[in-house]
Amino acid sequence: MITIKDIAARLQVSPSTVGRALADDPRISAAMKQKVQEVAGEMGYVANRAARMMRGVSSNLVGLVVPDIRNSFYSTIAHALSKCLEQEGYQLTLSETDDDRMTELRQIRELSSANVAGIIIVPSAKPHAETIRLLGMTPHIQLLRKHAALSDQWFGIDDAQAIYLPTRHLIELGHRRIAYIGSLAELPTGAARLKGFRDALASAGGACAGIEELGAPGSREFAQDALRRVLTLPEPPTAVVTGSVLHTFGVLEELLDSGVSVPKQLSVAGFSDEPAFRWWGPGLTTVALPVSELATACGLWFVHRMKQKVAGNAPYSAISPPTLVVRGSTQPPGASA
Amino acid sequence: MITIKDIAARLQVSPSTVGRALADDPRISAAMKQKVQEVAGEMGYVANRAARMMRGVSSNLVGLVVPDIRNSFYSTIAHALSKCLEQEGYQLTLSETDDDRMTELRQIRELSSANVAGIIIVPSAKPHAETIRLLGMTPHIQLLRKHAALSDQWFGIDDAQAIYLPTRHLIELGHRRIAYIGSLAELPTGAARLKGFRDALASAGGACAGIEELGAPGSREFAQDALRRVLTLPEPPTAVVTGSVLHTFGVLEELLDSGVSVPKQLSVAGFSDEPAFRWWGPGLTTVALPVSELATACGLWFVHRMKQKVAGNAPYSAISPPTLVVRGSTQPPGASA
DNA sequence: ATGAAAGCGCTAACAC
DNA sequence: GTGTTAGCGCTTTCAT
Repeated sequence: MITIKDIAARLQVSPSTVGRALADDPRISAAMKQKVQEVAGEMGYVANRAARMMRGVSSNLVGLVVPDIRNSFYSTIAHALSKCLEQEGYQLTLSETDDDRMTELRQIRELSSANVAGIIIVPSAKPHAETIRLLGMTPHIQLLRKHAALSDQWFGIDDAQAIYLPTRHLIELGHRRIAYIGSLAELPTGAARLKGFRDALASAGGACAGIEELGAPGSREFAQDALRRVLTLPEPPTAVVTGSVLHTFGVLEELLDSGVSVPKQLSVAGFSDEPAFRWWGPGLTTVALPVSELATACGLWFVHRMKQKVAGNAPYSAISPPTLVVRGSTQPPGASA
Repeated sequence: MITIKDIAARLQVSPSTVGRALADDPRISAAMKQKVQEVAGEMGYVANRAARMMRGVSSNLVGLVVPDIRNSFYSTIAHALSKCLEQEGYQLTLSETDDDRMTELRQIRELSSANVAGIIIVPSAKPHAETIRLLGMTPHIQLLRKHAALSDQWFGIDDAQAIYLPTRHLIELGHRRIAYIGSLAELPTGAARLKGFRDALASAGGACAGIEELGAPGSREFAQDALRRVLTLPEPPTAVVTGSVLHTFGVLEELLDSGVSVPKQLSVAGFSDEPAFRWWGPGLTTVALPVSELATACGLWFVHRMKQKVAGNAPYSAISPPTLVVRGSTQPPGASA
């Protein structure tokens, strides 16, 4: 392995001169820098990160902490961030939490000890106190979910709107009994989505009844069960809105299995716009979320923040708006479609 | 930050004793180890990786190098590996190549200089010579694709079989003109899949004509165009087999857009089993690939290999078998289904 | 404008 | 069984 010393020996100068030249120190003559650059390139010098880190410089590692990378939401984010950060010489590391606070803590511990440059995290519902403490010592940005005790830097979507839009759409179509199958309110996103649902109902001035089924956002089974429950109610809803990607998958599966006719018997609105949603039955009406753009914005901001020497702790929030994509799965109640 | 010295000072012993106790060195008394463990835990000691790495120990980073994490194939792999490696204290880093050899080279350079413990890679078609050289210096395992110049350790699926099965299935249904829309033969997987297609045709003893359309495995557009071309042939095929996940997506989209009736006008068999394939039209006949199992096996092997002090370079290949999942999209030609 | 030297936290060879 | 010491490659005073 070529070290700074080797270059120094070759150029008959001291290691510190080479170090400074490489660091573009203003005290070094342009001529010297030139020569050092040349020889370094020629000899194939690669800086030893470990040694740098020992001197307090943080690594080029950026930790991405998400519930489950198989969720297209998060793989989209990973892709966009990876692209963004790679250009600036950062390396993305992947940690999955399963939405479990203890797993989350372990991962954060791991990242702290690896001296990561920063962490981009989709926090769990109730991060452990130690998690909060550790994150407090590391530059971090929250994605999608926003926990009050963590960084004031956050990139998310307008979750309330993401549910308000489809619910409102159904109300306008004339539905008066609407079910919402979505995430627990203990998650900040869950709470906002639920609020979106309730606000939309309220906008109908009490004319419209809501049925709420809340469960873990990662559980497809919960959504299947919930739909079954809701459909066997004495007065079943005429429409259902889902509040997470996996809940949408669960509901779609269950509808196929149970042979409910959509939109004739039931209108359905989904969450997030997977390519396959176009195919489902008559096409699934859904809210499209600018996840990729959001992640890119987050990545750019992260890089920007890292570049300024001073601690860039200024609060910053970016809220991306969802858009409604209307397809065949929503119709006026009892329409003969 | 708590260091080994702090613990030593507190216990009135030398730093090396503490270091050895922490490393479970046989020369240290059990009593001492006990005390050190205790105090370390109490003081919240976290080993400084940078310092360790400076002493030549490789990092706990494992590089995962894939074309695109948004592909469910690769996110499934990332998930399984992450689970496996995390338990052993490894941290997974994510690098995307876009199937571009220069990007791949950059990523591998990055990983080498980060002193990763190992690399798990889905290599591009023709890795750069430098990529091969660098990988030669790092423990690595090939996943899915196998390049001859790289490690002899490889975990993949039986690609030939993955296309043979659906093609044979179509032949048995009575199809005599079958199109294959799949990956370029320059990729090892592409070549194997194409072979599977041809072998299946050959098994029909010349009774069956094949139409081949080969393109980049990551290009949905290619598949859409290819399907369009194939369907406007003077003698269009009565069935189509796809040879990559994204090609399948492309074909399915195009079929919806063009209003071709499946399986009446055309039978279709897909690649890999995405949840949404169940929903597509009459349900998509497809080959299920044990990707998650494969990745887990790879992860276990990696850990095993890292554990033995000696260079574990013994060649090892594991080939996982695909299985055919028959749904409504394949029927005898001209069936009134 | 450049050099010398100390030291980051840890490990390992060498004492005792 | 435990202590001493040197040194990994780099940055960073402090000299010159």
